[in-house]
Amino acid sequence: MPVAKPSLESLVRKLQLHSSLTADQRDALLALPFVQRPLEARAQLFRGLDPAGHCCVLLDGYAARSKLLPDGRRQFVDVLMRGDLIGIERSLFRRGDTGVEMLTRGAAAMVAAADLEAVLAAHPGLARALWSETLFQGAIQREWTVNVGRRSGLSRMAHLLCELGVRHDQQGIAHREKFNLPLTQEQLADCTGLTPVHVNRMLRLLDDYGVVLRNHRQVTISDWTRLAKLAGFEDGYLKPEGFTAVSCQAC
Amino acid sequence: MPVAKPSLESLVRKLQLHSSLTADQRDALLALPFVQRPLEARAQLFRGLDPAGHCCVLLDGYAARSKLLPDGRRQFVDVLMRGDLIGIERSLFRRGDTGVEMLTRGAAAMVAAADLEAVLAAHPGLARALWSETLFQGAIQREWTVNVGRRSGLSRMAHLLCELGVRHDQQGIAHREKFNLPLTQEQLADCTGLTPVHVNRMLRLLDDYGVVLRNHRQVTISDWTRLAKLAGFEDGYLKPEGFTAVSCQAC
DNA sequence: CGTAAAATTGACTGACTTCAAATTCGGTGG
DNA sequence: CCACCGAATTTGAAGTCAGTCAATTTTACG
Repeated sequence: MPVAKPSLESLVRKLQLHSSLTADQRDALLALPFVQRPLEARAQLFRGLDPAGHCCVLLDGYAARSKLLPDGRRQFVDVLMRGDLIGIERSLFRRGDTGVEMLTRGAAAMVAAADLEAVLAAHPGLARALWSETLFQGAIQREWTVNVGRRSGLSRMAHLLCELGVRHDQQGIAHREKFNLPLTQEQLADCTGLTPVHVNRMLRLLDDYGVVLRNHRQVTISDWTRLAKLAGFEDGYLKPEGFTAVSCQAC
Repeated sequence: MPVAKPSLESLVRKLQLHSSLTADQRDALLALPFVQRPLEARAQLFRGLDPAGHCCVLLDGYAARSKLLPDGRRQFVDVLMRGDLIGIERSLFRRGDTGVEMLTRGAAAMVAAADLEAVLAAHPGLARALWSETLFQGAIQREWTVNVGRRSGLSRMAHLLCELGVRHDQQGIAHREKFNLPLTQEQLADCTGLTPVHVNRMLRLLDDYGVVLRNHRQVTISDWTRLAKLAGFEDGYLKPEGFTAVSCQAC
C-alpha cells in the first residue's frame, strides 16, 4: 500500500468543499502538530463515553461510528474515510456518544486538543469551517435516519452505495462509479439496519439488475441513473452548492 | 393558552445545559432583536433546500424536521420543542437539507442572520456554545438512526417516549414522567419509521403492560425503569455530564 | 497450503404492513 | 348545551418483506 507523505491535506480538501479558507488559515491547519498512528483493522479509535485529549483525521483506511444495543446488536451511524475528522466533540466539548473503530487497516493523524484549540483561537474562520463541517455531518446523519427508517432493503443498499460513491468522488479517492468498498456484508448490514443474509440478497439483486457489479471488494456502478432511482438518491444533502461563503466579521 | 412574555430565555437555558455562559454572553443573546411570529399547525418554518436570511427559536408548540421520499412517504428526523434553535445551517452557512413544519400551533422568534452574525462575532464564546449545541443535535440524530435501524416497534416507541420525557424535563417544560404529547399517531409513525396502525398497537401494548398511560394527548409514564428497559434507553447521549467547560482563548 | 472468516443459498418463521371497516374524538355552528 | 362532521383512533384479517436457522462454498490471509 503506497503511503502518501502524511499530511492534513485531505482535511483541508474536505473543508474547502463547503468553506473558503484563506491561505493563512490553510497554512495554520497544515502546520498543526500531529502524530501519525498506523491502525489495524478493528482498532478502537474512540470508545464508549470517555472524553479524550485529542481528535484525529483519518489518513488512510475506513472506520465506522457505531452504537451498541444492550443485547449486543450494533448500528453503524456513519462510515468514515480519508479526510474525515473524528472525535472533535470529545476533544473540544465533552465526552462522545459513539464508539469509532477501524474497518480496515489504515492510519490516522492524532491531534492534541490543546493544539487544535490554539489554532482555532488564532483563526476564528477555521472554527467556523469546522462548525460548518459538523453541520454537513448532521445532514448525512439525517439521511441515514431516513434510509433505515423508510426505505426498502434494496433501496437502502442502493442509497448507501450512491452516498459512498459521491463521497469517494468528493474526496478524490476514487471515481463515483468505481471505488473500493472494503466492508464485509456484516458491516454493510450494520450500516443499513438489515441482516447480513439480506444484504447478500440485495447485492445479488442489484447485480442481477445489471446496475452494480461487485467483485471482491470493488464496486462498479454500471448504471448510475438507475441505481439512484432505485435508491431514491438525491445528492443535495452532500453538496454545498449555493452555500454562503464563510463570513466571520472577527476573522 | 397562556403566552409567556416572549424572550430567548429558553434558548439560554438550553445552551446552559452544556455550555457555561458569562453574564455578558447571556445578555448579548437575550438582547438579540427578533420578531415573534405566531404559527398555525402545519405551518412551514423552512422548506426544501432554500437558504434563508434568518433562523428561529421555537417559543411555543412543537415542530418536526422531516424529509420526504419521492413516493411521498415521510420520515421525521427530529421533534423540536420550546427552546430549540432551528435553521442555523441555513442562516449562517448554506441551504438546508430538511423541511421544518409545525405539528401544533405555537410561536417562534425569528432572528435575522445578520443580527446573529454580529453577536457571534462580538462573542466568540457564544459561537462555541452554538457549535456545541450542534454537536448535541448530532448525538440525538445518531440515536434516532439506531432507533429506527435496530430496535423493534415496541422498543422504538418506548425509546421515543423516554427521549421526549427527558427533553421536556431538561427544558423545564414538564416532568419526565408526565408530559404533553401533542403528536398524532401518524406523526409518531413518521418519527419511528413504523405505520400509524402499528404505532397504535405498540402504544396499546405499552398500556397493557401498565408502563405508559396515554389519555388524549397526555403521556403518563407509570414505570420509568421498566419503560427504559423495554426501550434500551441510555440517557448518556442527552446529558452533558463530564463535559469540558467551554474554554476559548479568544473569548 | 491450511484454516478461519466471509459469502452464498434454501427453507421456514414472524414482525410489521396493507387494506378496510367501525368507533371515538374534537372542534364548530346552531 | 347539543348536534354534527371530519379527523384521528381502534380493530380485524390477510399478505409480505425481511429475519432466523443451518448447511455449503468461496475467499482471504498467515
